[in-house]
Amino acid sequence: MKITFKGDYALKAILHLSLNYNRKLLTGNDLAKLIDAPSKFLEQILVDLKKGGFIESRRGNAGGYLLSKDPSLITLGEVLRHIEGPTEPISCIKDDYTNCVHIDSCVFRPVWQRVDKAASDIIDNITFAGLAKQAVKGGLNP
Amino acid sequence: MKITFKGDYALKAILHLSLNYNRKLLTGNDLAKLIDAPSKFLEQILVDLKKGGFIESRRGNAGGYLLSKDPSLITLGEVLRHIEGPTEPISCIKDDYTNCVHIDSCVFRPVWQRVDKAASDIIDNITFAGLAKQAVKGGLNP
DNA sequence: TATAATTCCTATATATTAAGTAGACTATGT
DNA sequence: ACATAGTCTACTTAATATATAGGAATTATA
Repeated sequence: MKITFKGDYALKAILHLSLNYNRKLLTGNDLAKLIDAPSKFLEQILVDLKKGGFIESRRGNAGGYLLSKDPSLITLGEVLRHIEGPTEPISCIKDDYTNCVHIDSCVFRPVWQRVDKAASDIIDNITFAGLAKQAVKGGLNP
Repeated sequence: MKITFKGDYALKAILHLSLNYNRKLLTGNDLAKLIDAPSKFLEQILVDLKKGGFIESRRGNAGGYLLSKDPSLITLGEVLRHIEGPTEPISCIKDDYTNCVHIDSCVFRPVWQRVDKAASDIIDNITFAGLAKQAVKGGLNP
């Protein structure tokens, strides 16, 4: 698993929208400042998050972004996979992979599968409700 | 953690050299055929593995490569880190990272640290002696 | 209804990395 | 000497990451 700036920004954006769930909208600029990201870059990521069904937007004056569902229903893994693609360390661990002749006897494949499962077990069991709670406890205001 | 072709080739090369430890040398071409890699690309990787102290070489006629230590003393993690660099999912989890203002209150950082530890716990506890044994059991001849 | 504040859309730029290719040079056993 | 290796340096090509730029469409509100 590799987290790029794009993924990092996406997760932080969702976190801040979680902190403001049912409170108020945040504009692209609001979010860009909060998470210290270039606003035009973040804009593209927000479009992507919208396509993924994680957020909604209101256009025009007084517009902005909001979560489209309760933070307790969004996991870190879901968001990360939507933005970054598959989290597996190498693509040969997929069931339908056919590009390797030695796949049946490969001793590495089971290792990568273990690594992938270990990571998934972590990120798929963390919700943004939990993260937001932690963030508040850590002193981050909505 | 992300494994590129380079890393994949490197691990497979070390595995085959493990299978032939104390038996015979393998040439670059031998290895390239065994692991289905472009030989000139593999060549560069072998130089890198040599610099890392994992393998030795004999030049000239009847030359080739061999492991420089017992396969039980080489872990998957060591080789992977030498070839691919750090395995952490994002660089901010390092102790000396200073590029992020919010690092102290960041709720994601501990997550990435958990993910990194989970992966390390796996790859740092697998030796090439173990892998070679498995490979033989799986039908792969030295 | 004009205006300012927003999101939405498309195109372009730049740097880095991945994954090789090519060719000449050096060493060595027979 | 010669065939068989490894060594070294440079170049190439494609993809990805990380943005920038500019304008079009939408909307609340004065």
